[in-house]
Amino acid sequence: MKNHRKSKSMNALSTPWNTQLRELAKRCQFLQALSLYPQMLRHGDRPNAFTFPFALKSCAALSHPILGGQFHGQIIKVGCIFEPFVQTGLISMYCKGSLVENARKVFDENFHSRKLTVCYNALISGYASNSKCSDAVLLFRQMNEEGIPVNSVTLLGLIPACVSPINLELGSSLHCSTLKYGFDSEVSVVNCFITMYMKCGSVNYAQKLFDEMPVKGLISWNAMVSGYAQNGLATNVLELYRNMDMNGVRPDPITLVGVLSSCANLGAQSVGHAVEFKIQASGFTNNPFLNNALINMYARCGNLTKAQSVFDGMPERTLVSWTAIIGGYGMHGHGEIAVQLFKEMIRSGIEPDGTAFVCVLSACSHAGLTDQGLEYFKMMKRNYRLEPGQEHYSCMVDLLGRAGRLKEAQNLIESMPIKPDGAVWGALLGACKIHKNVELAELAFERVIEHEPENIGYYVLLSNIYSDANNSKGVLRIRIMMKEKKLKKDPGCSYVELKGRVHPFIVGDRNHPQSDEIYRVLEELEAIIMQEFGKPKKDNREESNKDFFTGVGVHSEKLAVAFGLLNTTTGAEVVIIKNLRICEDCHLFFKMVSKIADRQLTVRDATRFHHFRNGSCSCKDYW
DNA sequence: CTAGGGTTAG
Repeated sequence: MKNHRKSKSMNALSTPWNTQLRELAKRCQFLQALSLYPQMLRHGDRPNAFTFPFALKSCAALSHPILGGQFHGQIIKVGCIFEPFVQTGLISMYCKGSLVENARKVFDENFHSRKLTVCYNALISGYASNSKCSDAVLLFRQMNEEGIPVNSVTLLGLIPACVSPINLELGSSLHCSTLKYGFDSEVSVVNCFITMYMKCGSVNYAQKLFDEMPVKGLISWNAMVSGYAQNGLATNVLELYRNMDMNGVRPDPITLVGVLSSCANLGAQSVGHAVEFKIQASGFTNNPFLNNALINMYARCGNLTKAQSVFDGMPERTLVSWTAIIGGYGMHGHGEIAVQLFKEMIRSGIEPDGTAFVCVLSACSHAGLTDQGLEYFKMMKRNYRLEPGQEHYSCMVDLLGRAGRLKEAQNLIESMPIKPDGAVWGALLGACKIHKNVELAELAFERVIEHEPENIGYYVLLSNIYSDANNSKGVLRIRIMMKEKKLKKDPGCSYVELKGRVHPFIVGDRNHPQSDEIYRVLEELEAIIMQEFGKPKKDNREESNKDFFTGVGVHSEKLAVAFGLLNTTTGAEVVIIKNLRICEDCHLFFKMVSKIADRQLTVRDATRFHHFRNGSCSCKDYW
C-alpha cells in the first residue's frame, strides 16, 4: 500500500522534462541536459525534487559550482532542500567543484542530512577526494558515534583518503575494521583497498588481497595492472596481462593504458605494437587516454614516426597528447621540433601546465637551446602564472649547466624561493662532470647527499669527476665513503628487445647463448674501427674480455649493440637502456658503428628504469 | 553517495 502511494507521488514528479533531463545526464551529455532547464522555465513548468538531482549531477560533472550554486538558490525557493537526493546532489556538486566548505554548510544546516547515510557518504567522499584526509576520518568517526549505519559506499568514499604512504597505517587500520562491518567480501571494497595499498607502495599487501579474492572483477585486474605500473613493476604488468588473457578476462581501455605505460618503461615496442592491434580490434581507436599512452610508448621506444602518426590521427588532442609528443621529441634530442610543437600547441588554444613546461625545458636543454629555455622559464610565471617547482629548477640548472654557465646555474639555485632538493643539486653535479669543475662538484655533492644519501649514482658521478681530474685521493675517499655506507653499485644493464623477448646484458656478460658470436662481432667491429678511425684513445687491454676503449670489462651497451647487429637486418632499430648515464666512450662507439653498419641505433638513457637492477640478467619472455 | 586510467627533469 505504502509502495503504491509512493510510486504515485513519484509519477507526479516525473514530468517529460525530468525524464529527458535524466536521460541526457545518464548519457553524459551534461551541457545539453543543463540547457533543458531554462527551456522548461520558459514553458512555464516548475522544477521539482526530481529535476534538481540531475541538474546538480551535470554541474558536478562539469565542475561548475557557480551554476550549481544558482540551482542551490532555486532549490531553496522551490522548497525541496529536504529531499535526500537533492541534498546529496548539492554536497557532491560542491565537493566536485572543490568548494568543500559550501558542502559542509549544506550538511550542517539541514538537520535531516545528519541522519542520512547517503549524506555522510557524499561528504566523506568529498573530503577524501579534496585531500582532506583527517576531515574525512573525523566525519566517519562522528557517523559511528551517532549510530548512523555505515554501508559499503561509505567505505568506497573513505578509503581513497589513504592513498599516500604517510596514511598507510590509517588505511590498514580501516582495512581491519571493515572485517567488523562485514564488507571485506564485497568486490568493490576489496578493489578499493588494493588501489589504496598500491598507492601507498605496499605492493605485497595488494597482491595478497588480489590473490585471496574468491571472485575477481575486471576492475580488480585493472587495479593490479595500474598499481604495478605505478610502482614501476613493468614486467609484473606484462605477466598479469598474459594471465588475464589465459583466464579469459577481456581487457578494457583502462587495462591497456597500464600495459602501454609499462611497455614504454621497458622499451618493449613489439608488445606495445600488439596492444595497438588489440585496440583496433576492440574498437577503442578513438579513446584519448589510449592514444596518449600509445604516443608515449612509441616515443619512449624511440619510434617517433609512429608516435607522430598516432598523434596526427587523433580526432581531438588534449594537453597530455601534446605533452607526450613534445617530450618524445625532446628526449631524443630534437629540441627544435619540440619547441615548434610547443608553439603550435599554444596557438591551438591549449594552455600549458607545469608538466608541459618540464618537457619543453628539458627539450631545450638536450638540444642546447639555452636562451630559448630561459625565455620559456620566464614565460611560465609571466604568461601562465605557474610557480616553478623543483623539477623546473632542475631543468634550468641542467640547461645552464650543459651550456657551461655553471655560475649562473649556481646563482639560480641560491635564488630559489623553495629549498632546492637533491635533484636540483644533482643536476649541478652532472654539469660539473661535463665541464670538469671539481670545486663546484664537491659543493653540489655535499648538498645532494643531504637529501639522497642512499643514491649511489651521485657517488659514482663524483668519483668519475675526480677520476677525470686525475685526483686518485678523491676517488679513494668516495670509494671508502660508499663502503662505509654499504652502498654497492648495481651493474649497469642494457637490453635489446627482439620479437617480444628481452635480452639484457651486464658489463662483461658471457651468459647470453649467443655470447661467442657477440664477442666475435665486437672483435670485427674493433678491427674495422681501427682501420677507419685509427687507434682509440685508450688501448690498455690485457685480457681479451676487456673493453676496447675503457680497458674494463666490455660495457653492456656494446654487447647489446653487437647482439642487435647480429640479429636484425639493415635499418633495424636497437634500443638500449642503461641505469646509469651512457659513457662518452660508448657514445663514440655508437657513432662509429652507425657509420660502418648503416643501422639506426637508438640509444636510450634510462636512469629511472630500475627493474632489472636487482634481478638476474637472464633472458625473460614477455609472452 | 560508489572501486580501476595518460604526461615530466636528474
